[in-house]
Amino acid sequence: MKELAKTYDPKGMEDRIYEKWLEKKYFHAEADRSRKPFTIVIPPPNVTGRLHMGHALDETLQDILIRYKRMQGYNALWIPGTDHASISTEVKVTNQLKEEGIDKKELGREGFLKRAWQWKEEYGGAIINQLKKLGSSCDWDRERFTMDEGCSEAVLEVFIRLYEKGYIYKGSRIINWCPVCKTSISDAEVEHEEQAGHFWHINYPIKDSDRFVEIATTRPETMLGDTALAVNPDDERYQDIIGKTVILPLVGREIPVIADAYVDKEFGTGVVKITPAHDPNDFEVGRRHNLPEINILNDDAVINENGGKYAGMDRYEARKRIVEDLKEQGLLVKVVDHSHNVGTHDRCGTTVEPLIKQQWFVKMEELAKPAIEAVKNGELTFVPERFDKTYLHWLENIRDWCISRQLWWGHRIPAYYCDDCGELVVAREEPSVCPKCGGKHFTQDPDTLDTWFSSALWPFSTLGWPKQTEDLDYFYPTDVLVTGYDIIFFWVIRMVFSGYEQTGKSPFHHVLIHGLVRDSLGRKMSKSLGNGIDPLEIIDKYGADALRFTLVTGNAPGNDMRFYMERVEASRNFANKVWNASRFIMMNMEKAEIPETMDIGQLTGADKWILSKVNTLAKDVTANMDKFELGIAVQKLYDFIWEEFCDWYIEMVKPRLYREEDETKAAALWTLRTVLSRALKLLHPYMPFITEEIFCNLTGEESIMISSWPEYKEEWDFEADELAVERIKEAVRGIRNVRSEMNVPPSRKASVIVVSEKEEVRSIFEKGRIFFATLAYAGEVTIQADKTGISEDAVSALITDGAVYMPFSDLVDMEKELERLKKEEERLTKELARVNGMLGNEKFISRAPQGKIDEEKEKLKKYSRMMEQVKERMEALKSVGA
RNA sequence: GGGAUCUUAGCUCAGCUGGGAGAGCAUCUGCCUUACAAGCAGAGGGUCAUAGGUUCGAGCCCUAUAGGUCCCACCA
Repeated sequence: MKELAKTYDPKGMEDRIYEKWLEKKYFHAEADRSRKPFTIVIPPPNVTGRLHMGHALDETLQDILIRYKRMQGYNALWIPGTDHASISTEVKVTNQLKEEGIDKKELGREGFLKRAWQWKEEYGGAIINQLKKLGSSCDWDRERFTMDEGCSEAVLEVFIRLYEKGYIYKGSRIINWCPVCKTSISDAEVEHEEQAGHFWHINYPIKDSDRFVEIATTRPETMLGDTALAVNPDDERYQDIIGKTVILPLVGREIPVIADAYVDKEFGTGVVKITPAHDPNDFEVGRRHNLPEINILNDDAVINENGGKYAGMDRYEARKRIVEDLKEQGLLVKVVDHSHNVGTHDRCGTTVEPLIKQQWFVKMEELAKPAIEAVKNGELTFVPERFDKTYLHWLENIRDWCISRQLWWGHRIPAYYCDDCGELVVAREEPSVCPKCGGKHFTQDPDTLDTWFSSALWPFSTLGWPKQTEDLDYFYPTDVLVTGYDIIFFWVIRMVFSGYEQTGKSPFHHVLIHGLVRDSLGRKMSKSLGNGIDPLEIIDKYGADALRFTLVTGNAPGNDMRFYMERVEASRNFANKVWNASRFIMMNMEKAEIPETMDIGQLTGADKWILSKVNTLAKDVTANMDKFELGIAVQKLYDFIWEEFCDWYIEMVKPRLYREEDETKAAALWTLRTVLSRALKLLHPYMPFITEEIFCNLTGEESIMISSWPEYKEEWDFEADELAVERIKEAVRGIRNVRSEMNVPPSRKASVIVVSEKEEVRSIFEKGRIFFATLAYAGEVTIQADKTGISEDAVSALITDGAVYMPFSDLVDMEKELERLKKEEERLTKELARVNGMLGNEKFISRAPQGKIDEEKEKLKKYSRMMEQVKERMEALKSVGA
């Protein structure tokens, strides 16, 4: 056994321990039929990313679960890796090129990809090293990347399979277009935000008439693409104009007035301009009525040649000019303030433009069905349960998934077009002959796939799929997926339906959802606000253990949390407490021999009490962890270690350690070591480093990581001893309270007289008399059955079945003591009223469970006795003249 | 428009299947007691948002109301 350093200092220690774990290959897992697997795949952080608090929370939760299961004997595998993050990376590399004065387009696709890979090799994956700082016990030998060979093969395979099944199709449909990133994005990537805008009311002249139709729009520039006006077929106001033709102002195009139920009579003017090429609703209306689709925008949201004189203007510039021109022509009726939802790109914040483009889509209806069923029949559960609803609602209203992106960095779509006849061929590799015309030359589709297409396959692609590997067979499906509620739509749902479609199984059994880590004011941590807290800085200053502890304490699954320094400090203080208690124990162990095994009969009541407590703790913590109640489990550990173990047990045991000759010293040391070692194990998943450092020094064992999880032992259940110690604690608290209230300094030892009529109670105090000296600065301790010899003006503390008396009369203000007793009387009066109320209620007696009734009857007896005591003391004091 | 969630001590939050309100921080009072002042001991502080209901019994279950947060949704 080695000695612990004098002060707890995580710096240096954590890195040293992590190195050891890596060397020993504790994180590595191999398929092994003789053991049960427990698998987690990491939500792969973006290769471009840097560790933030959200990751720190996510990884901490996973590491806790993995370490817990590993100690329980499971073959625990945690697969790490990173995501290629198509847009983020493409933007990063493009910017890097720009700084060098290189234009992406000039460089060309191949050149760009070469640079991108270079960038990835050089800077990408920095986040992986940062994860290690947290203590993450990932199997680094299995680190994966969504664009590595295996994952790419999985992507290719899934694409082909879905295409062959008819689930992937190419079509010209309206999609969300980001004019800055110049790519399509999926519905999930559009963030709606409320913006203050205007309603422009515009008059459209009816052809061959002097009448006008008034419409209202929030995006006047889109009128350049109008191909109809629409009214509700039941709208009486507009029956006469249905079928008429109006002249599109500024453009002069003749467009029809149509009737469509989509139009809401109540909203706006009841007439809607229809722009099929630039609005999803209008697109639908347009297709229903065979309207022309006129695209007026270039890819950068500049008006194109279809915009006549406005061509070449940016969309907002065009809006301004159009409004001015309308005003000039007297067609602008009015402008009304109006706030409305605007779709923005979640990556860059740009307002998206709905555009009609040729894109690739995944047909969702059939794929969604098993994913819906999985949650409904309980094959897949969310923790907390309420996220079922979020999940189901999204899936039940799902629309086809636009998977093509106009980017270079990503998995290229395996579609080839014949250079001669344009025939489309989807194949694993470039075809040699065109099946239609026999042409020999092909051009591959330039688009890549949505990043989430590959992450959707992550739980099985990382295990070797599409090959039927031993790993896949053994570790899949994974057990639990840990992630934030913000990516349920992006990722969780897509993994689930992909899992069912490709492997016939849900990719995991449970989804543990956590919330966001916010700043101390409750704001989201963000780059623009500059309020982010760097986990690495926290680790550097307080240690990873303190950070991890902070992130799981006082938080329930799915709830956001606030992060502030006081909480980290409290966690660090706890680590310090554990450190010092251990140091104390080990210092004392040096001085004496401790037997390896201990006969229970040699233990004192206090030993059995703490043993019983740590035993129950193991049971409770295990139960909480199995239910993913990590916050509750860690709170119990904190309370046990700090209060029960340090503040009570260690204090109780000190006299036995300090005495040269004490026949129970060995028992005390054995108990200290046993309880500490069990508590460390239970704490290990939460604070891996400090527990490892102490455990190895304490036990001489190789590592706590590979030690076994404490199990509840029937034979360590000492109910009687627990009760006895609770009695002693009650008396000690009573004495301390009196001393403190009466301002009796610790230096003043006072004799203590414990009075109880009950023989078994006296026996408890007989055995525990030593505790009064150390825990309550008592002098001589007397235990007796009645009040013989106790002076009338002694101060008292009430305990169950008795009282403790201290002759402090010389120090104590009797008025004050009387006040104290009055307060006590008040409290007891209230308690008695409550208990009597319950027991006097016939319905309570007839309907409440017997156990509860007996419990209340016991309380009635206890409080009545206490009340008698209080009254007696008050009388006594009065008689002395207080 | 639909849905979720929150409202508990001065602050930040726990509170498992309904059975006498908890923690951390902050505040106040004593303590340098030989593991720890990043500590020890003690204390104060809550009509558990409001109003009903179910129940012998509600912070917890149900309904409504108020306020906050978030998600979804094609109201131009």
